[in-house]
Amino acid sequence: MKEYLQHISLDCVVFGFHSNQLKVLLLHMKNTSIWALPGGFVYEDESMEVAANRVLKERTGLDEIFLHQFNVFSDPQRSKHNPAVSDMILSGKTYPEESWFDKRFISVGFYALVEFSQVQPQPDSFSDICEWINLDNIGTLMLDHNEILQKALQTLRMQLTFQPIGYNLLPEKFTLSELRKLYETILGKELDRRNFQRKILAYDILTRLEEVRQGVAHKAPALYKFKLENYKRALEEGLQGRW
Amino acid sequence: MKEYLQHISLDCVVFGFHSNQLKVLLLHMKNTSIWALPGGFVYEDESMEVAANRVLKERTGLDEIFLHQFNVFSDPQRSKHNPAVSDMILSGKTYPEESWFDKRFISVGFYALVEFSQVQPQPDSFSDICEWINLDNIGTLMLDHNEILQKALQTLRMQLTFQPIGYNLLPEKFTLSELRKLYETILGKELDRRNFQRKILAYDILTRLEEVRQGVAHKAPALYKFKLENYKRALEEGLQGRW
DNA sequence: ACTTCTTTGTGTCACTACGACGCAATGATA
DNA sequence: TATCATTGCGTCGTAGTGACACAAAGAAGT
Repeated sequence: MKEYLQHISLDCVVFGFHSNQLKVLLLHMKNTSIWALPGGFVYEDESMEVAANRVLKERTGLDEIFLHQFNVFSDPQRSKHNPAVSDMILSGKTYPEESWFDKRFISVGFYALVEFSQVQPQPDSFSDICEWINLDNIGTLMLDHNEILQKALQTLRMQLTFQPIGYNLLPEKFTLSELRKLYETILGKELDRRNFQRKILAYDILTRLEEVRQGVAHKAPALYKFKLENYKRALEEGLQGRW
Repeated sequence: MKEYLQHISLDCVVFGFHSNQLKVLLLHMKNTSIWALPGGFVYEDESMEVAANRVLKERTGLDEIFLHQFNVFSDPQRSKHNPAVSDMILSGKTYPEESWFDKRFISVGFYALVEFSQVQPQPDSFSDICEWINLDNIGTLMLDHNEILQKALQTLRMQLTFQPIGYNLLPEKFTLSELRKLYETILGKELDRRNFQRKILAYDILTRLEEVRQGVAHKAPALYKFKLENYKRALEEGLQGRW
């Protein structure tokens, strides 16, 4: 049996976008009223990235997810009295050492951007529900998971200022309004519709399609998709050079 | 005796600036020709940040250093055949478990910005030399330390595009040319002297002093120091808002 | 003492980017 | 057929930027 590395865990903040709202994938822990971020442990032959991908595949069904580590959470007190640990012990699973879960955990935080409709949420062995929760509807989470979530959001906002976003969060075809709503949701403020269009189009990362969105109220908006080549180049180079 | 957490280490990329050159603090490992980044391990009651501060205090004599974690290095193969491990065993130190060093290490990378002249380099128990090495004069380092260094530099450059820099790298009083040279060195390209002055002064993070730098060739340049209040505000807010 | 020459300090100019806003065209809804 | 929210394409003034000019300072050279 493969063994986990002691002391080390990872937590994932999985962002999705639906109905013009930013959502995060959360787990409801068994026999509690507590919600938590999806997370897991690292096998002895895995890198953190591989472990995070494995965990996310288990929780979402998706592979090859946009995934970045953003911070290490290592407060010595952060994993004391861990409800997940109690639940895990209650669940009867056995582990290499009895005292395995008593140990302190240092957790690497990852954030992921996924296409909402592609995800099939799956709870893990400690949880009975896995589902999307609106960002503005999230209460107190397990352990320091609120702090982890805040830091992930802060990182996402910072990324937004010098890299494009949307390819991993929107369906293949989308309108400029949908893309703008995504930006507005992440930044938490409104953007001028006309200036946004001018600016985003100037980056030359979008292709305007012949089609328009059908079945919506009022004027049918044009559909766009990302110019993947330019999008990836912008990801690498950054959307600006400040000096 | 306090025990270290297994599997976990940290490595520090300590940047200094002197003679218009960016330098990194390196250790020369005993009985080898290998150079390495200063690093260390984490006590059971320490956070990563506290441990990194402790290590840097040991290596530089400095406390309260500008210090940020920037990445976790967790390739399963990264710590195999670790020269530092061999040296540590050779040094005769005893540890809780004999096999402690055979284990795999996941290392958290920190980068630090320090004032060159304040540092008193001190080797650790695995090394016989601790000294500043010019950034463009660094050969092959131990393990994946070249990769860690590159990532630190990349992070530093990115930080430069949306936060001020220099307070931790320059002496209290400095000229605009010295500050500009720092920027040029980090970015690896030349900046227009006049545009740089206009731009950096516009941020209102500098105070021009009455004094001028004495004993230099040609016209004596004015000395500046940072407006710490505004500097710190700029650090928090960022020098820009892109959307 | 005078000239030379490098560096500093300040300014100009054209171009671009950006925020704020106007307005006609579109197309579903009333 | 009229209404009206939304889209798509503009304008205008301001601020920021890159490229460059030029005089003042002051040490070095003659």
